[in-house]
Amino acid sequence: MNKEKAILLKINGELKAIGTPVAPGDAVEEVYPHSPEALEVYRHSAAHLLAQAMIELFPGTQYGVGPAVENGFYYDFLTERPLVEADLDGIGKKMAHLAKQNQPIRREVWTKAQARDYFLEHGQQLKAELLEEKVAGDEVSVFRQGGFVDLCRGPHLPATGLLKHFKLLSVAAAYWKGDEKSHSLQRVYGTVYPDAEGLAEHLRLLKEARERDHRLLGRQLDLFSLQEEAGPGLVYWHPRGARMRHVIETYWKQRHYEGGYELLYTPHIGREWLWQTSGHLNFYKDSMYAPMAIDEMNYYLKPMNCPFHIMVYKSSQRSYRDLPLRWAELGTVYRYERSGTLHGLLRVRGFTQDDAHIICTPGQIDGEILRTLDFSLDLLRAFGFREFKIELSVRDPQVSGKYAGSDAMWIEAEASLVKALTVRQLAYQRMEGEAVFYGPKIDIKIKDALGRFWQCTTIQFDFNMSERFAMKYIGADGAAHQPYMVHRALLGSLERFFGVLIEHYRGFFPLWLAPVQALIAPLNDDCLPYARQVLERLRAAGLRAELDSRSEGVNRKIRDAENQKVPYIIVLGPQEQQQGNISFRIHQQGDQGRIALDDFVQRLKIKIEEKSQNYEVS
RNA sequence: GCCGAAGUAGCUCAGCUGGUAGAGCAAUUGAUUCGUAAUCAGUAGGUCGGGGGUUCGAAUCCCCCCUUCGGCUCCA
Repeated sequence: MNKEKAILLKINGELKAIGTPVAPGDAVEEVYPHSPEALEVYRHSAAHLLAQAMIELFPGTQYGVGPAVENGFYYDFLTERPLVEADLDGIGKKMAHLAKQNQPIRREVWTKAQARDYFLEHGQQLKAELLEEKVAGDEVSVFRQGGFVDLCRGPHLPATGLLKHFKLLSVAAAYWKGDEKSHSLQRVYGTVYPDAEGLAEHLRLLKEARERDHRLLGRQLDLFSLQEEAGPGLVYWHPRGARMRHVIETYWKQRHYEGGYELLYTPHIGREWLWQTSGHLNFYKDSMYAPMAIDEMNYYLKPMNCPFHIMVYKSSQRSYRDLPLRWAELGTVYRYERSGTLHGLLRVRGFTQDDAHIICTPGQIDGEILRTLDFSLDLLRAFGFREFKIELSVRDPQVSGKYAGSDAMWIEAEASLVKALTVRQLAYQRMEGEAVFYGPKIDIKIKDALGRFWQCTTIQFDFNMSERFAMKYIGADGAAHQPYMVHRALLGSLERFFGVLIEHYRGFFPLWLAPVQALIAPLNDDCLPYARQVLERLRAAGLRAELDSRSEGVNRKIRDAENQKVPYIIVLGPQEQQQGNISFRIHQQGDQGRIALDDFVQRLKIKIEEKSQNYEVS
């Protein structure tokens, strides 16, 4: 027996408001507050409540659109003055006040003319505009609560009184209909849940996300910095971050050699000819930096590595017997990103792609895409990521001029990508208009410990470059043929991936990645010589160890090492020195007792080899 | 780039309506030599993001620029 009262109906599989007329023979189901479908309706109704509060508090405000989104809702307003965070409190209170009145939320059906008159009379030009654009027929549904009427498909909760557990979170600007040239609106974000627990849990996640922020942890753990005087969006890898990058790169190279790739190193700048030929100056110029003149020729800093890899290909004649060629490079590229889009390590102006280009025959393409897909998922799993979201980005058929190549090419390329996803039975979302200028792509997003998704892998199909550069191989028939090419980056960029790793692990990196794996804390200065011996032996064994030789108490050394999130702390005193062993402590777990140093090293090496996700030493 | 907010010591932050800067941590010096999350004391450290203006006087008021943050847009 469900004690909750139904808040919605599901009629023939469609969500409807309570009170919707039911025809005989309809399949009707009641929907309760805690069903997953209800949450979206809560969000949408909360958005309406927000708009209602706004026009009461700020008469003259126009309300634009207010949908439910992934973690809550927002509503866009055209206000007389910009909103500030401090306004949220008052708006929230007004919402609570309106909710308390428990106004019924009623669906009404109006004619389009009636709606147009209503919105224009009430000074709601934005709504009137939406009405003309979105509503095709002559009938339109609106929802009314108290004196507030909104153009809306619905459904909604039966009454505002159900909206008890919400919180307004932030205010920011957004363009009307996403158009930079249009009005700038004030967007208010909030979240809502049917119960207090859901809201509290969501707020806890937000707090945790703030604590995991890689920008904060990057400073605390001294991993990297960005320095405004030296240029925004440019990353400085500090020794500890650089150690981690070295581990990542070394592993990445090893996997690539094992996986049938060869590595390349190519220049950072190239002549105008190169970028003209590749099409970058036609399609990608906005993201490229101004040219530099060298001996009266224009050179551009590279925003992508592909033209260089193609030049290597073209340096000699290729046979079909050479293909496929898989060439990888940790290639550092520079792209102009608009200042407002920069964000820590996740969006920068100079970054290193773990790039590769696979050049193959048309007959090999399906196999190569499949192989790349498998390789990528396997590599990401090694870093501790288990869940993925896959997107297939294709061109927008409505837009021309943004894409290079013929229709036939685009259709064939998409079919190839779909085939690989289908063979592996991977669910994906088709994203129209998201393709790169030279071809469609598969993007893989990884899910982190907080359930957030981050774009890393991109596998991009490309016929265009090979045509533009007149790439050829000699086929079995003795004639020249044009090869196909796949661009791919698996981790994406080392900078972004590093940022994601920091947030995913909250700085508690698995042993194989940890910048400092063990910290030695001698009890007093008399133990220093022994501590130095232990340090040398750990380093000789290939472990990343450090010695805290300050004249501080052991408590202090442990505290500092704990704050630095060092997995193992080795405490050395007269007893260890005498017995020739060590005592160690596992991060956040405390003393584990004494152990022979060789034994400790052996066990750690096993954990490193396994890429273990915990610090337990068995 | 756009809208809003912000920028004070290495870090986190205080400094009311204008009267030329202050704390904690970090650093450093000295003392201390300690058994599993902060030993004590002293010292030093800032053209208050940059430039211009108003004023007898600007961290504080005004203008421009830079950067950061929240979004929009864009993206690895």
